[in-house]
Amino acid sequence: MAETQKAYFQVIDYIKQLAKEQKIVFGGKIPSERELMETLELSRNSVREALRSLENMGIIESRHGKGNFLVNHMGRSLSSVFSMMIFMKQSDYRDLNTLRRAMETQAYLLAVERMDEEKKKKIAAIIKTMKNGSHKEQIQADHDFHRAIIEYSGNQMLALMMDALSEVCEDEITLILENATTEYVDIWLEVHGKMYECLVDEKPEEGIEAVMKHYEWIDNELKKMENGF
Amino acid sequence: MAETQKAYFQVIDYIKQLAKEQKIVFGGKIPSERELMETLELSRNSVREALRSLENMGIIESRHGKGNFLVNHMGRSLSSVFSMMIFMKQSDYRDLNTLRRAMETQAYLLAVERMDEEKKKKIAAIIKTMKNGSHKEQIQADHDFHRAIIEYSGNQMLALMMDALSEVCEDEITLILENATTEYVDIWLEVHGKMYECLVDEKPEEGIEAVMKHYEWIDNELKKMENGF
DNA sequence: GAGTGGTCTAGACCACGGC
DNA sequence: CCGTGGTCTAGACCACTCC
Repeated sequence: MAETQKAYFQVIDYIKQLAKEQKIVFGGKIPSERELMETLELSRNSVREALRSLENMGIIESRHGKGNFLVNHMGRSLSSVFSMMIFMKQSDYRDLNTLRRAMETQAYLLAVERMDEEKKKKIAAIIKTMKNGSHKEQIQADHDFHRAIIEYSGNQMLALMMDALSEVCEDEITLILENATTEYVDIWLEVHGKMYECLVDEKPEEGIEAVMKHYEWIDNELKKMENGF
Repeated sequence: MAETQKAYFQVIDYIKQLAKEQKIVFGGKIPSERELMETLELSRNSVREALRSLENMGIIESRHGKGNFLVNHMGRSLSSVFSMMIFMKQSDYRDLNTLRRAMETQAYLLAVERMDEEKKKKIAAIIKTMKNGSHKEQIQADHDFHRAIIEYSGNQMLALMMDALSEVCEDEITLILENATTEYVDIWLEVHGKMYECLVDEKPEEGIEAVMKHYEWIDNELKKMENGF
């Protein structure tokens, strides 16, 4: 009794094994369903159920007519959990925003530690666009700015999480930015300017304050939207 | 062309619909595979692939001989992503610990805001056990203490994330605590004491410092372990 | 046209849980 | 014993991709 593992775990373990032993690299093709069926002595049914699981975990990707490929899309699988939670009314966008604040605060601290001249230049360019660009360019710059901080944190898991969270609330954020009045655009520019300054001057404490302010602003906007804007 | 959705999305949408309309509640049974097969005019194959996906997302649970049930196990699906990332060497326990620090810092801030007498009493009891209990009880108290903070944050998504992260690194943490020398136990007690005090006195800034110290300690221990303890 | 994923047919047997 | 999930058989056809 006890561990009567479901058959498809064999497939999952087999693929994980191949991946671990580097017999397949990311982007590489895994054996076809018919092959796996013979190799592992399973029906095509069971093989496909296993592949569906792996696809869901973001380990493989099925491409019609081509095959199944080893990929690294675990972020997508995180997004689907978050959007499902919102769908199931277990959480809302403000909860999600709180998580984003937590992530970005941490990322910011790490990014400050890892700053160098090249990174500073890149961020400076983004801030410039944010100040002088068209409204559309500003929104893009906002996205790039936050993405840069996450990237410079050097923590892949944090980046994965943040991307997943951002993906889920992307539409909400865009909506907020598109409808921001000029008064708020000024606040927004100021906050990002501050975040930038403290990043290059390596003054994390003050920078964190700006990050907090940034997310409080979003939180207020979300609150307004909840109340039927 | 374009959106030739895979057949099993019909099943997923159907179940999501039933859940949204509250025709099935959490813990309730969804139609059997044979029923779904007829209702949606699909083969049992496709139905099962869909159910496998839903199971992976933590939406349903299959119970042999009983049926498929609507559940809320999305945290598990998060855990599997994190452990998969570690398996695939995309991240390590220290990255994960950084995420935990980010989560707990945020949770701590929220918990301070939402403190009340009853909660204070509960935490006081945990701290007492931590100080006077056996080593095993202390480890349990540590777990309870952090869980309480997360719970009192009032953010379900944050709790879900934290639980998932903790599940993945539970063994590592337990190992660290079990092997802590008395010298370190003192530091550990002091940090938790400080976190507790600042929680009841509603002094978040100082409390956060203690949280940081707490995670830096874990980080150091993890570093030691990496270097082949 | 060959190979591959996506889906279906029309059954079947086993293992498990509840009555 | 019946209903249910877990698995299998031994095929089949379609749609897609690549050559």
